[in-house]
Amino acid sequence: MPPPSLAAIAARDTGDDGSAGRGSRSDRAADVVREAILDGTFRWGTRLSEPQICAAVDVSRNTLREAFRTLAQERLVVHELNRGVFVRVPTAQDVTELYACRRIVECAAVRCCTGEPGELDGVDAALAQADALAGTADWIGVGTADIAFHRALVALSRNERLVGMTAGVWNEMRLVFHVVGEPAEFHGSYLARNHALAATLAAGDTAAAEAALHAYLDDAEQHTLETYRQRSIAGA
Amino acid sequence: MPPPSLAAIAARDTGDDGSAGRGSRSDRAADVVREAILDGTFRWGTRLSEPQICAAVDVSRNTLREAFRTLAQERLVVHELNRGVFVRVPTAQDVTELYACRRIVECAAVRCCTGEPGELDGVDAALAQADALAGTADWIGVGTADIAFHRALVALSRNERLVGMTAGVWNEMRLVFHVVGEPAEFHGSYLARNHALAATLAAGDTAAAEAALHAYLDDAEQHTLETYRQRSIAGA
DNA sequence: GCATATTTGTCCGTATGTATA
DNA sequence: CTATACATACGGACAAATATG
Repeated sequence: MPPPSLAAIAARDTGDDGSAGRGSRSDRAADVVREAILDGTFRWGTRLSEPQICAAVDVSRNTLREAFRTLAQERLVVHELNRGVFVRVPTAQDVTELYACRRIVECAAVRCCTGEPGELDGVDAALAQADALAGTADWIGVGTADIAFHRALVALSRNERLVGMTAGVWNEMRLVFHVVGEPAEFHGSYLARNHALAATLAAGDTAAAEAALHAYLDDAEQHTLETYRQRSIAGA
Repeated sequence: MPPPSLAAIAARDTGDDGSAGRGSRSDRAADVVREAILDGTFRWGTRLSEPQICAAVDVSRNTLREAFRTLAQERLVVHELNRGVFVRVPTAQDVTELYACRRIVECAAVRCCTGEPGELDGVDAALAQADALAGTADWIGVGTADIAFHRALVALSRNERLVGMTAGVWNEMRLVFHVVGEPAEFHGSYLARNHALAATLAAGDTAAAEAALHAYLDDAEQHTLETYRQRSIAGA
C-alpha cells in the first residue's frame, strides 16, 4: 500500500492561517494529524511513522512525539512501546461501551433542557449542516455532522466539563464510522430521526425526547454491531 | 516559600520497584509527579519548574515535557503557553460542574447494579480502607479512600470506558479536597453515609441507593461550596 | 536461526523567543 | 528599559528493540 499523501497534509499546515502564530508548534502538529485521522486520510490501524510525518509537517521528532501524546489521550491513536503509534481500531467491545456511555451522558444532558430561547441553536446548526451535506452525497461529512448533532445535545447540559469528558467518545465514534465504511444509507436513516428528536425538544417534551434518544442509540448500536459482524471485525 | 522536598520525590522513584523496567521513562516520571500532586507535596497553584523536577526525577526536559502533557490531560496540571505548568486550582465553578458530572455518572452506574456475588467487593474494600485510616486520624487518606469508594461505584457499570472517562474527575476531586483543607470532620460525616449506601446496595434496593446517592452529592456539593465561600476562594 | 536495517526511546547542547524582576 | 530566568523548539547522538532479508 502506498503511503498516504503526506504532501497534502503539509500543505494543509501552511494553508491554515499563513502566520504560524497561535498555539504551540506541537499543538499545531497535533491539529494536522488529528484532521488527517478524522477525515480518513490516515486509515484505522495505520502505523504513523515518526520520520515521515516529521518531514511532512516540518517539526522535529521531539515535537511530534508531544503531539502524539496529545492524540493518544484523545483516543485517536494507541501507543505501543518500542513499536510506535497506530490509528486506533475500535473493537466490537468498544462499540458496546461507547454507546453505553452515550446513553448515560446524552440522555442526562437532554433532561437538562430548559426551553430558553436560543438553547437549541447548536443542535439546529448541526442538523442544517447534515442536510446540506446529504444533498451533495458527502456521507463522511454527514457522519461528522451527526456526531456534531449529538455533541450539541451534550452541550445542553451547559456543563463544559461534561462536554470535554466526552471529547474522546466523539473521536472514537468517528473512527467507528470509518471502520463500518459509512455506506450511503448508514447515516441517512438517522438523519430523519435526528430531525424528529430536535422537533420534540423544541416542543418542550424532554421526557419524550429522552425516550426517543435512548431507543435511537439502542438501534444505532445494534446496526453498528451487525455491520461489524458482517465484516468479521475483531471483537476481542 | 521553600521548594517542596524534591529529594524525597526522587527517592520514591528508585524505591518504586528497584528495576526501572516496565513502562517508558516518561510514564514513570509522570507517576512520580502525579503521586506528589495527589498527596499534597505539590500544593494547588504551585508552578512546576522543569529544571528542578528534571534533576529530582533524573530525566531530560524532553521526557519530562511528555510527562507534563500526560498530567495535563489528566487534569492535574494546567499548561500556560511560555509560562510553564501549574498544579490545577479548581474554582467554585469547577466544583459545581464536577458534582453535576458525578450525579449523572455515579447514579447511572448504580442503576447497573445487578446483585451478582462479588459485585460489591471493590466498594467494600474502599470502605474498609476508609475505616482503617479514620482510626489513625489520617484524614487525607480518608479523603482518598472516599474517592476510591465512589470510583468503585462507577465501576459497577462494568464499563471500562466510563471508568477511564471519569479519571480526571477523581483527580480534580482530590485537588478540591486539598483546597478545602480537609479538616477532621469534613470526610467523617460522609463515611457513615457511604456505609449506609453500601448497605442499601447490598440489600438490592438500587432505586433507593440512587436516590440516596443523589442527595449525598447535593449535600457534599453545598458543603464544599460553603467552605469555598468562607475561605474566599476564586470562583471565576 | 542469524545478521542487518529501520525505528523507537532517551538524552544532550544550543538557539530563540517570552515573561518577569 | 535592561537583564535574568525560563520555556519552546531544533538537531544530533547513541542504545535498545523491532522488523526484514
